[in-house]
Amino acid sequence: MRLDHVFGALSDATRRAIVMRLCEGEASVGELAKPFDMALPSLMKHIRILESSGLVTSEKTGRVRTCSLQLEALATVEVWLAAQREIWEQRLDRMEMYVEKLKKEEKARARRRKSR
Amino acid sequence: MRLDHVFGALSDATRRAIVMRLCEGEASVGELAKPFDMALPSLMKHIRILESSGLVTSEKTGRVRTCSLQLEALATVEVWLAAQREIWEQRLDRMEMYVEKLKKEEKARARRRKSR
DNA sequence: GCTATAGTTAGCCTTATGGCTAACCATTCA
DNA sequence: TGAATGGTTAGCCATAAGGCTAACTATAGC
Repeated sequence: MRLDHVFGALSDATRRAIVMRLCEGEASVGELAKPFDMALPSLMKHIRILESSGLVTSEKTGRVRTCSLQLEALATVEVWLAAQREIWEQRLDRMEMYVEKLKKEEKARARRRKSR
Repeated sequence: MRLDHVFGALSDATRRAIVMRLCEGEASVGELAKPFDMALPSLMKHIRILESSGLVTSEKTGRVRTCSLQLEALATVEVWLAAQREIWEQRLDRMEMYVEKLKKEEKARARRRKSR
């Protein structure tokens, strides 16, 4: 389950809509296709992309293929994003500390100036 | 700042690496290019994609262009993902409640059977 | 067994993506 | 002012993405 594929899968509005639909519960290919003004084979491609990203799994029983969401893949992405934000926030903290240090030094200098 | 573009921007490993680098702080185009075995124009394309997604902004002073990360865009994605997860979890809750209901009904039926 | 239903495969088309080179600005700095 | 530095533009190429139609397979239901 590569980040490339998950992000890639989610970069298309049709596929995001499918994911959103599957959040509500399993669905057959036909059900998934209904809301879209799109030929079935086109939609199937999207489903396959979602599958190869790991976001969706499907199983065929009889002539119906039922798709369901794989929450772990969404979680992978969330984890990545959260990690980036954390790094960013740590950096902000460091910057803040640096600014505080500068302020203190400036105060010290001001005192020295006064007492001169 | 469209979800399409943000996800699309993050679907490429090079661009994710740039984002990760920028989490540590601002950087010039040249600095960003260093770690990659890639011609500058190719890297520039990535930077432009990141910019058009809203993930990165840049400003040119003199002959140096300095890039920095725009955390809000990352947040947009996190929000979307979190929203999906919430829907999913609500659904799980509903299912759990449904199962509980079934269990209770079954118990009630069992009692009735016994007392018959 | 025939017909309708649900997907699937194959193949085509257009546009976007990700890479390159070569040539071209535009600042710095000696 | 002339050379080095840092980006930028233009244009090429190969492959992938996203859509289509037409034809095909495999079950379900009458």
